[in-house]
Amino acid sequence: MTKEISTHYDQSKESEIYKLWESSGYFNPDNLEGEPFTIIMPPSNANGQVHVGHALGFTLQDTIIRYQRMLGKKTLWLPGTDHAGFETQVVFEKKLEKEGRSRFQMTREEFYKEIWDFVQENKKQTEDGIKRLGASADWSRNMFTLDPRIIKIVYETFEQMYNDGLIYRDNRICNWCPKHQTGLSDLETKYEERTEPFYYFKYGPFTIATSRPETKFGDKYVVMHPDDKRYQDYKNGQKIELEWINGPITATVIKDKAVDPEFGSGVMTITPAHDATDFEIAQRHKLDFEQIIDKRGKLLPIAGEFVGVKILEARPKIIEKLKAKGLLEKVDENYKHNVQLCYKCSNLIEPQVIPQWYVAMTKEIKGKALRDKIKDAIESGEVVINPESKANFLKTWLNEIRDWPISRQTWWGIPIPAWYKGDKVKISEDSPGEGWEKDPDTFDTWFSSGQWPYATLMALGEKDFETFYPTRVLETGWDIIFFWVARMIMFGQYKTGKPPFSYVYLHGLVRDKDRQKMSKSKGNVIDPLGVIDTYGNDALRMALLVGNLPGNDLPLSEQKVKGYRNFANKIWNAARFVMQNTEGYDPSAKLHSDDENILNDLNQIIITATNQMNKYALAHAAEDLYHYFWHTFADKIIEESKAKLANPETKASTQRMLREILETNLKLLHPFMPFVTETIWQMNHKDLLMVESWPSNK
RNA sequence: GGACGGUUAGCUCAGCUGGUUAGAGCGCCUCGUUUACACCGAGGAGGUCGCAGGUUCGAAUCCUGCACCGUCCACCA
Repeated sequence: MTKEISTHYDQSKESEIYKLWESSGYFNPDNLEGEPFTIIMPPSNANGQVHVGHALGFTLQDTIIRYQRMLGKKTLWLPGTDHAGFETQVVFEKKLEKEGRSRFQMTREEFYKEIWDFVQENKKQTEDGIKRLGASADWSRNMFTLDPRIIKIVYETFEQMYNDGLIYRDNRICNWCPKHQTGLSDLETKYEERTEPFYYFKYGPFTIATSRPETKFGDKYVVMHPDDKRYQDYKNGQKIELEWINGPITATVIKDKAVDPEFGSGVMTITPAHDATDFEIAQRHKLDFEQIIDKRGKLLPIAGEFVGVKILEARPKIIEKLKAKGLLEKVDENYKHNVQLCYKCSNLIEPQVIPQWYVAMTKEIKGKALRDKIKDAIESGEVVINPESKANFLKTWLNEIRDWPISRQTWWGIPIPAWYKGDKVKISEDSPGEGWEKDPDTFDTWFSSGQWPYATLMALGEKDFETFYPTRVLETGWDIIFFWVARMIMFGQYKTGKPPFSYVYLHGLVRDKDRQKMSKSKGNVIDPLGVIDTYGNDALRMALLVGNLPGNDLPLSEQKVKGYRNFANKIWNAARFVMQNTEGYDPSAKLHSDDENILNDLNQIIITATNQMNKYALAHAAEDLYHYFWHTFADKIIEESKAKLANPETKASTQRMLREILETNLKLLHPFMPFVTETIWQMNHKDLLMVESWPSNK
C-alpha cells in the first residue's frame, strides 16, 4: 500500500486529522487518567478574526498540553472567549461610525442587543479559527465571560471584597476620554511628547504659567512651595484681590510642596476638577472646586462668554482676551511636554471628577494588602515567571501601584450590581426596593477576566474546581502582565487562598521579517489561516516555536515558514522510505551492535528533549529534534541503512532499528508538529499518536 | 526623571553555574539529474563575541565604566 504514497506531504488533509482527534474524546480530561494538568486558555476577545499573535499563544499552549498528555496526565486545556468590554465597544462603535450611526442616538437596550449579536457572530468565527490552528482544547468546557454562571461568581467576589473594605466607591479625579465617554485606568492611557505654547500670565502680584489656559476660569487658589524665599512674604491662606479673565476675583495663597520652585515661575494656580496633581493639592488643603469642562470637552457656564465652546477652539480666544486685558506676559513657543491620551483613540484625556468604584491595592486587611499578596506569590516562588526579568518588572510596577478603578461608563459589559438611595449603597443584582437607583456603569473587562481561572472552573462545578484548580501553566503575552497576570494572582489569592497557577510563560510580540510591528495600516499583517493553507499548520507552528524565547519578540517571515514546510515534507519522505523498506519487519529481530549504538544515541535525544520540555524550553527542544531528525536520522542513519538493507545479514536488524527510530521520533515531534506526525502514524496504527506515551530512555 | 533588557557570522538568534579549534537556522559560494525527499544531497566561505579597563592559570561567559539600540513606568502646572 505504501508504494503509492505521494512524494509530498499534503497538508490539505489537516482538518480531517483535527476531526479525528476531536471525535476521539481525548481533548476532554474526563476520558484521560492521571494527575491533572491544566492550562486555562487566555480568553480571546470575541470581536474579530484570529491573528498571528493568537497562533503563537495557542501553539505554545498546545505544545505544552500535548506533551503533558503524552506523559499520561489528565490534561485540561480550557478554551474561552471574552466579551472584552471597552475593546469590543470601541470596535463596534467604529463599525457604527462607518454606517453613519452612533451609540448616543440609540437606547442602551438597542445598542446592547446589536453588539451582542455582533459578538456572537465573531465569537463563532474566533472559535473556528482556534480550531483551525489545531488547538487540542476541551470544547465541551468552552466558556464565555458573559456566561450567567461566570457573572454570578464575579458578583460574589465584588460583594465579598466590598464587605471586606477592599472595594469602595469614591468621587475623585479619574482619566476621562471625551470621545468614548468613559473613565479609564492608568494602564489604558498613553503619553506622547508634544510641543505646545506655554503661556505666562499676570495673576495679581504673581506670574503663573500654563499650557492649558482654558482650564483657568475657576482658578482661585494660587500655590507655591513653602520654602520658596521669593514668596516668603505671602502666607498660607492669605487672600488677594486680583483681576482675572472674567473680572475681579479673590484668590487664596496655598503653600504646598508639590510645587517645583524651579519650574515656570514657581507659582501655579490649580484646577482640581481637571488635573490630578491639582486635585491632590485641593484634597490636602480641603479646598473647594468647580467643574469647568463638561464630559464632552465643552466649557461650562463658569467660562462666561465661552460657555459651550470646545476647549481647543476656546483656547486662542481666551488668549486674545487675556492679552487685551494686559494679563499675558509672554509665550514660550517651544515648550515640550507629555500629554496623556486614550490608548484606543489617541484623543486627549480630560480628567474629570466622577464617582467610580475602586479596588484598594495597598490597603492592609488582616495584615496584607492585595498588592502584597501578588508580591508574596512571586517572591516565595509559588508563582514562577519565565522570563525572570518580567517578574522584576511586575514587582517594580507593584511598588508604585495606585488603586484600580473598575467601573466604566461603557454599555457593553457586566453591569455593576450596586444600587443607591441617597447616601445609602446596596450591593445586589436586583433592585432592593422602591426608590433605589441602579448604578449605570459596567465593570472593567479585567475585573471579570482577572477571575477567569477560578471562575471558569467553579462555573463548571465543584468537581472540576477541586480537580483542576489551581491550574499549572499560564501562557500569555507579556504585554498584559499588569492588566491580567497580576490581577489573576491577586484575585486567586484573595478568593481561593492560592495563586491560580504556578508557572507563567510569557511570549513576546510577533513582528514581520523586518522587525516591524504588524498593523493593518502598514499592510504587513500575516494571516495565520492563510499561512496554514499555503504551508500547513505544522510549518507555522515550528516557525513560531523555534528561536522564540520567552519574553522576546519574534520576527516571522514567509521564508522561515517555508523552511519548516520543507521539514514537514522531510519527515514525510523519511517515513515513506522507512515504511517502504520495512514492510513485514520483525520487531523482535536481534539487533546488530551498530544498530544498538544508534538506538543508544537516540536515548540521549530523548533525555535532552524531556529535560528541555520539563523546563518549558520549547524552542530548544524543537530545534534539537529538528536537527536530529534531519541531519542525523535522515542524512546519516537512513543513508547508511541503504547498504545494510541490501545485505541479508544486516537487513532484519536495520529494519527494526529504522522503525524504532521513526516511531520514537514521531512521538517526540508530535507536540510540535501534530498533524504530519499523526498522519504518518495513522498509516500503521489504529490508535492515536496524540495519546501515545512520550518516549522514555531505556 | 526612574528602572529594566539587549549589543555573538550578511539576517534571526543559541551559548547552563568561566575551561579544549565559539554553534544553529536562513542566506551566500562550489559540486551533484544516486530509485525517500530538488520542499534534496555533499562540501565550503564567513565572527579580534559593542568599546575600554579589571579579576583569573584561563572570559563571549564574572566586576567596573562608557557608547549605541530597545522596552516599561512616572510625569511638571
